[in-house]
Amino acid sequence: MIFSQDKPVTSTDKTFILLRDDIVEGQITAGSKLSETELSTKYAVSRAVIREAINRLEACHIVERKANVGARVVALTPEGLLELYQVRESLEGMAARLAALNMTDEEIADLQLLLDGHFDEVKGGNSYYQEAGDVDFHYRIILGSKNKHLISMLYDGLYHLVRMYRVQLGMAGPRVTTAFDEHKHIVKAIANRDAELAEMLMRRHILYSKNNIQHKLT
Amino acid sequence: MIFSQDKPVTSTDKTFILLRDDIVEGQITAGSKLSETELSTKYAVSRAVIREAINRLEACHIVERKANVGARVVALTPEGLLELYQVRESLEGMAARLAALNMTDEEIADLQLLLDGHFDEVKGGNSYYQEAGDVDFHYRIILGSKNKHLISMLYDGLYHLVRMYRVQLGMAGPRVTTAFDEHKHIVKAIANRDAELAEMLMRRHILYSKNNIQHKLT
DNA sequence: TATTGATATTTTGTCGACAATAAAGGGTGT
DNA sequence: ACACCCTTTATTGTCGACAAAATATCAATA
Repeated sequence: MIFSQDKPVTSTDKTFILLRDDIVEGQITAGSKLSETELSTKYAVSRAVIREAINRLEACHIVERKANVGARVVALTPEGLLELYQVRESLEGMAARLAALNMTDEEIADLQLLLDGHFDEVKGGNSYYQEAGDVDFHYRIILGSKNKHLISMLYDGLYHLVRMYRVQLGMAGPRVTTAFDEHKHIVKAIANRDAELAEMLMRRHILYSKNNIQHKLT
Repeated sequence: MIFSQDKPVTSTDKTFILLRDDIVEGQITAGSKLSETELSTKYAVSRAVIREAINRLEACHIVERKANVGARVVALTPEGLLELYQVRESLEGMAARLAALNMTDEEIADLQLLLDGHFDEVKGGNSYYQEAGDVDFHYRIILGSKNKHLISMLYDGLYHLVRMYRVQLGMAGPRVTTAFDEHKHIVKAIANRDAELAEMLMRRHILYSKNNIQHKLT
């Protein structure tokens, strides 16, 4: 849990989040160069905090840096998306497995409630809440794994990249109703404490999601 | 591929590696505080490069930092080891799966050669080369996955932590001959392009390894 | 005209100093 | 003696300036 869950306190924290969101939401275009002096005037902070923010973005795999040359926002490629979802499948599968073992009964009940709440919105066909709901669902399970590394890697690292692809390639998805069913099955497996099944279902869920996005991309 | 594979060029790179190794090898004790001023005199560089080095160590989960307070080397706990191996199982399992799909025939042949070479040393009972050989083997497969994220997470991140546990808890392991057999089976699965089996065998291999270490730890 | 080499300019890397925050210590009052 | 508050001290966070490296500019030559 390095980055995000604690509220930003220092100036670098805030700048890091601003810069990250500007990149993820496409305000700063993918593949573009990040000039330290330029950014320091834009965000009205010193170059030192910009540097530190860029370093954190590098650790998130959102920018790439070459020594004595500078940093660039990563490019969004089909291969990159594929690799990203391979790692997601692996890590979130393990997260589901561990969640089935480590979540408390109360947490599982809460998760079920969350899903029931989303059910109404799915019927209403509200796409925005559908995506937010999807993210919420995955977060719960990630946190339910109770594994620090897993949480940090997914929460602080991969998810912003995933969102970057979603936003900039215009994936408001449909596939919401089917995804909702998959969510239901995963929760059921977790409630049954069936770690093996929970992992398998989650991996399939992410695999389908990848295929869906990839299909649109080509 | 953020950190290690490119040779260190900048002063920060070198200091980062020095500092990391001092921590991993136990020169700087686990759980201890990292004073920026103190380290800057010790390594004869400015506080700025120490800060940046510490930031990178934080991204590797080797140190933890609190705003306005400072950074501490992580503590080595049984739970931490468990969590680490859970992530390893997940990621290296996926790496083996992808390696079975993406490694070239030549790379697989090389891997087999590597294993044959280790076989002699295993018979000789040289424990140092056994561990180095184990690391080599895992590296090959990780690289064979051809997945940037996977490579970076394992190579730059987790492996130094794994080594930190190994060194500081004195795990020169035996289990070498049995591990060697497991390696052979994994390579066989990869050579057969059986991704499913390769992943499963790798996961078991890491699980056994975890159990072995954990058994010693308690 | 294309290429190579030197020069100039821009950008990153490093440093020391100052500001802000948190921890430590001492004093006072109950 | 104990607790609380204020002062002091030490450590981190932020800044601007300088050094070094890479890139761009331009001139001379083949």
